[in-house]
Amino acid sequence: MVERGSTGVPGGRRKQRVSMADVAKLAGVSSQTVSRVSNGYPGVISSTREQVLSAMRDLGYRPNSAARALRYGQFNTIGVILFSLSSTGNSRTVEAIATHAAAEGYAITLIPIDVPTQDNVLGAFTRMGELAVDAVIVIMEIHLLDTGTVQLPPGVHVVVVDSDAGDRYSVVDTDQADGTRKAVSHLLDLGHRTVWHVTGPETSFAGQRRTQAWRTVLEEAGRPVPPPLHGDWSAESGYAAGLTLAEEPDCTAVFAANDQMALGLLRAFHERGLRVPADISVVGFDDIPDAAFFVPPLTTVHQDFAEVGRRCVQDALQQIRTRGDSKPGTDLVPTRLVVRHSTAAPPEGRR
Amino acid sequence: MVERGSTGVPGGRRKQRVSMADVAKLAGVSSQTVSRVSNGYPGVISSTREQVLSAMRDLGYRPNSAARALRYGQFNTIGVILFSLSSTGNSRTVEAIATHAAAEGYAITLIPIDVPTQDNVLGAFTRMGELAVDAVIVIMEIHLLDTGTVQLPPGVHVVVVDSDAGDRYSVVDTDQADGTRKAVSHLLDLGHRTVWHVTGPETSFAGQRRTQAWRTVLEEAGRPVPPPLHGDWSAESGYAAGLTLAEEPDCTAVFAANDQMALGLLRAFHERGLRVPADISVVGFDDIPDAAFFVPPLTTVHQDFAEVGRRCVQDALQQIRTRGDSKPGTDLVPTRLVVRHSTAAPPEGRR
DNA sequence: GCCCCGCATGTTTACGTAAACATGGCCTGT
DNA sequence: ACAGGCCATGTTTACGTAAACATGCGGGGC
Repeated sequence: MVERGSTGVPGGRRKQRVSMADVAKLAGVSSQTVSRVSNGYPGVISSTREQVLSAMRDLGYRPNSAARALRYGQFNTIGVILFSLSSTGNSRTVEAIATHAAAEGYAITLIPIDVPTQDNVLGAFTRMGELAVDAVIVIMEIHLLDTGTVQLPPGVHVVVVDSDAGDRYSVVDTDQADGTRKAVSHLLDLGHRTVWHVTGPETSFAGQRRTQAWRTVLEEAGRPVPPPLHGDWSAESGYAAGLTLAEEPDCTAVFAANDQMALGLLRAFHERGLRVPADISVVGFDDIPDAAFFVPPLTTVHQDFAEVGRRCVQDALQQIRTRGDSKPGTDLVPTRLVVRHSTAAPPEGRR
Repeated sequence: MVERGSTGVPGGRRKQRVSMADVAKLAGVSSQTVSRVSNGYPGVISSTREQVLSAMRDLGYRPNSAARALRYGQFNTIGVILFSLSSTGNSRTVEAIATHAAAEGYAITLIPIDVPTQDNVLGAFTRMGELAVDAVIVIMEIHLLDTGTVQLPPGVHVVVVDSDAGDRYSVVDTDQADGTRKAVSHLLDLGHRTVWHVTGPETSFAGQRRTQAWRTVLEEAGRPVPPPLHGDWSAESGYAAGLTLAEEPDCTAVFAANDQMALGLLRAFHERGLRVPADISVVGFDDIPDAAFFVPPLTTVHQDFAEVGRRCVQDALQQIRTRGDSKPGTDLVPTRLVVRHSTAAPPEGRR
C-alpha cells in the first residue's frame, strides 16, 4: 500500500506522481506536446491529441499545480483570514467567497485565528506571506493590526470586510449605517418615543457602526438616547440584556445588533411576562434563516452576505489582474428591512 | 508590467518577488547558505547567519511555497469538499478542521459544491486532483459518489464525514445512533407512549441514521412507530411538520432530527396554542448555541463538532504520514443529551 | 611537521511545467 | 518546379528551492 502511482516498474517503488515526461514517453511525443494538449492549446493534430489523451488516461496523469504555480508566478488561490466561522455572517460570506472564487478558477485557503490576540493576528499575517496565495480577504476589524508591528507583505493584494480601512485597503461591507437607520426609523415610525439598543462586541467594526448609527438616528430625530446595553453577539448576552430591559418601564422598543441577541431578548421578555410585540417591540440585524421562526417571527434587517462575498472576490481578482493598480475604496452592499411580527405600536400611554 | 527583471533597475518596475538568489547576492553568500538559514539548518556560523537574516529583512524575502512544494512533493495543505457552510454543523466542523490543521502547519483549501448534482460533484473531484492538496476531507453524503462514475484520484488521501463508506475510506462522524437513542429513551422514560419524528432530508446520511435509530429504539421498546414527517433541516420544514402534528391528538412527544426543525416545531405549537412541554415535548439534535434560548429552552443532543474536526485532521495527517498505510475505519464521536425545558411528562390521560 | 578530518560554505542538479525558440516537411502560388 | 511560408512538433531554458556532492581551510594527532 506504500507504493502508488502507475507505471509498471515491476517490484520497485513506483514513482509517486505521473509527470508530463511519463505521458510523453508513453505517447511517443515530446513533453511540450503533452503540455499543449493539457492546456488545450491549438496546434496539435487530432490523432496526436488522441494519443496523448489516451496516455494521460492510462497513467492517471494530473498536472502538478506546484510546478504550474512556480512557472506562472501565481497560485490561483485567495486566502481568507478570519476569527471565527461560528457567526452566520462569516460563514455565509466565506461560502459565497468560495463559490465565486471557484467559478473564476480560484481556490480558497482558510486561515483561522482562534484567539484574536495581537500575537496570533501577527502570526497569521506572517504565515500568510509564505502561503501560496495571490490575494487575501480579511474578515475582521483591521484596527487590531494598526499598532504598527504588522504589515502585510508587499505584493499580496488585500480586501477587507468589517473594517473601515478604506484609504489603505479595498473594503467591502454591508451598509451598516443604512440598515440601522431602517431598523430604528421603523420603530420610531410605529410611534415609539425612543429605541433602546443592545450592542455587539467592541472589537467588531460592524457592531460599532450599528451602535453609532443608532445614536445618530435618535439624535437627528431629537429623541432621548438611552444607555446602550453591551452584548457580544451571543443569544446569552441578549438574554442578559433582556432581563435588564424588562425592568425598564420606559422601554417599549429594542434594536439588537444581531438576530441571536434578539433571540435572547425574546426569551427574556417571554420569561418576564412581557408580550412581544404588544408590550415591547424587537428588531434584529442579519435576517438569519431561523429569524422567521422565532416566537414571534422577528422583524430584522436583511444582510446580503452572498453579495458581500461576491464583491470581495470581484475586488480581489480586480487587484490581481491590475497588479494592484486599482485604487482602494469602500464598497457598500445595501440592506433591506424585513418586517415580521416582533414589532408593533407601543402600548397605550407609553409612547 | 510584463517585465519582472532583476533588482535595482533604477526607475524600472522591480521584481515582484524576492528570491533566495537576491538575498544571497546582497548578503554575499551562496543561495544554498540562504536556504540553510531559512530552514534553520545547522552548519552556518552565526556571523554569516546574521548577515543573511539582515539581507532577508532588507529585501522582505519570503520563501516561495510553490517552489518548496515542487521540491518536496507535498503541499502542506488539506482540501475540504463540502456542499454548504450554512449548516451550523458544517461550519463548526470546518472551523475545527482549520484550527487543528493550522496547528500542524497545514493550510485548508475549501472546495464548495453549490448544487450537489452528480456533475458538480464529479467536477469537484476532478479539479481536486489538480489542486495542491495532500489529503481531502469530504463533508457530505457519499452516496452520491457511489454510482461508479466518480472516483477519487489515486494518491490523494481521503477522510469522509457524514457517511458510511467505512470500508473504503476513513470515516469520522458523530455517533448518530447513540445520540438518537439518548433522545428517544429520554422521552420514553418521561412516560410518553411513543415518540413522533421529523426527519432530515433523504440525501443526508446523518439524517437517515437518526431516523433509523429512532425506529429501532421504538421497536425495541415495543412501542408503536408513528409515520415520520419529512423535513429538510430547515426551520420552515419543521414549522410545516409542527402544523401537521398539532392536529394529532395522540402526539405528546416529538424528536426532530435537528435543532432548527425543532425551532419550527416550537413556533407551530405556540401558534396552535399547544404548550411546550406541558402539552407536548420536543427534543432536537445538534445543540446549536441558540438552542438554550429558544422558547422554551430546547432539550437536545449535543454534538461535538470540534472533536469531529480534530479527528478528521488527525486521520488525514496519519494517512499522509503513513502514505496511506493506515486502514480505513469508522471513528465515532460520542454525543451527550442536554436536558433543558422543552421536555416533560405527558399530560394526564395521554401517556 | 605532516596528514587527515571536519566544518563552513559553494556548485550542481532535479523537481514539473510552459514560454520561447528551433526544425523540418508539405502545400501554395507563380 | 521552386521558393516561401505555415503548421505540427521538438529542444532549450527558467521559475525558486534544497538535496547531494564538492571545495578549501584550519586544527589536532602522531
